[in-house]
Amino acid sequence: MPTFVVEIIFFDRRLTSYMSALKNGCDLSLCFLCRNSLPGWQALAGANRKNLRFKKGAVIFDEGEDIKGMYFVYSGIVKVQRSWGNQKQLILRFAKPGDILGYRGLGDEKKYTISATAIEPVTVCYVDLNFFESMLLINHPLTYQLMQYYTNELQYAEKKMSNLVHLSVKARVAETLLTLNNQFGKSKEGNINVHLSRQDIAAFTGTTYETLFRTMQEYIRAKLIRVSGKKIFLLKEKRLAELAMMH
Amino acid sequence: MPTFVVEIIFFDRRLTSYMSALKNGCDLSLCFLCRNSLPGWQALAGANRKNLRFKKGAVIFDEGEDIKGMYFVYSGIVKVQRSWGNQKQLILRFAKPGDILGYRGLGDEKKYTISATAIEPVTVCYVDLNFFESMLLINHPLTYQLMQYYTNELQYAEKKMSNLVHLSVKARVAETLLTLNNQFGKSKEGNINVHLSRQDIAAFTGTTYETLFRTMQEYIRAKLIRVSGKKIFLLKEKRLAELAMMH
DNA sequence: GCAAAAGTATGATTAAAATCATTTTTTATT
DNA sequence: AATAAAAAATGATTTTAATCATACTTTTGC
Repeated sequence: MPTFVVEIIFFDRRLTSYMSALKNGCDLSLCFLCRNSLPGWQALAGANRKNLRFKKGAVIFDEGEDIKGMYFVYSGIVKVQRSWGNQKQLILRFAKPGDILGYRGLGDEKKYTISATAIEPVTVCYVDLNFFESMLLINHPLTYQLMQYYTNELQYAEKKMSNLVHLSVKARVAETLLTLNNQFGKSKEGNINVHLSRQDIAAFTGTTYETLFRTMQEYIRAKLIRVSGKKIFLLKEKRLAELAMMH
Repeated sequence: MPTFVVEIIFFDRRLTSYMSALKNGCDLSLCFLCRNSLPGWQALAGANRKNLRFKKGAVIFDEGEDIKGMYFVYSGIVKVQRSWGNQKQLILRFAKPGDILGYRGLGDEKKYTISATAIEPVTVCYVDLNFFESMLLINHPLTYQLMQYYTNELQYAEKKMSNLVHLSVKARVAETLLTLNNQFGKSKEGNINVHLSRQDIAAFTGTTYETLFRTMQEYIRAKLIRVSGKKIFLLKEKRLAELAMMH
């Protein structure tokens, strides 16, 4: 019953126990590329993809590097960020199984303007850029889906941008916590199902470590959240949602 | 020699003298939709598009409204913004001839999350969303181009986001001036070829009117720019570029 | 042509968040 | 297990930019 398995993966894409069983990587039904390839092209995609593994902390690609291919996440979590100087980072988004890394712009410069780093062990489908371009020209549903995918990313980016300008750090931290909860869900224990450093949470919020820390302390004191190491429990989501809408 | 005309338009899409001659609107070679339609589909696109005119200040669509169609700018300039409260705005980008307004997200909610306002008289090609969806499914080069277009927008948005977090207002104002110069070019007189209120420049920079004003005064005093009404002259672009890179 | 509304200009004050400095704890690495 | 390196935790200080207040000027609608 392979169809059944696929359904489960779609329902909870972070089914890591299942993932680890996939010793040979993507089964052609999970990553964006394979998922959106017509049966005829799927074999072609399968033949031209490479399965790559990255351990926690490994840089998948870095700002300034030449763009050579596309990465399709099928297990683990990746942070996508832009740096400034060499200390300050802004995490633009997190990529989970099913997400895409490393689109190229139209500019002449085929260099990454962002970097991608595994924040837990990650496996990806990788395809060469030339192959991918060819795929896009012949595999129309793929192009259509990709267009839709970017549309969504764009809306997400616009919202985030507006938040950065209009909301206080306090509101943004509340927003961050709810977003993480939304994106990663809760573990059995009830904490947000991802382990991030405070540094990374700060970088995702667009603030400094110190300010993030203080704001979180404030929320802990107010019993809106509970924290134990890297486990974060949201105790009053409703109240956090209110705070996320105030200046 | 219609091909020749098309070439000229591609070279300088704001050839407004040519535009005003187009009494009946888009000639099927300018707006994104028509430009990227194969000859066979172009007639179809032509038959299903409406030409709409908006005067200066007119709202093309507003946040919260139902998404009903797509807009393709072929003359004039549009500001695309997100509001907060009902006073604060962030201008995400400006749309010029050839640009697209109003993509929809995948969510169930088919509502605009941004608004578009003409900042000078604007004409657009408008097509119904259903028609556009059909177009995307049959007209593959259009889908491909659209995907590329969004890719670029995304890169632009990511850069802007990073700037908002990492750069001071002073740097961002310098950046804004260079961006405007880049996007709109210089008039014969030498000023940036667009008339924006200080309010809008502030909203594009992601700051308040007062702070923008003071920063511009500082640049005027330092003889980096010269201002006469809404005409802005960049006197030392190199220095501005340096400032745009400093914290 | 006049009134109302936008937009421009500028000083004074406040508040928010970054920066700096230092200690403690946890996590990797050899 | 030892040691180095990150990450976490906080207090104190400084800086930046938002907010508030008010006057003046230019557009624009009736």
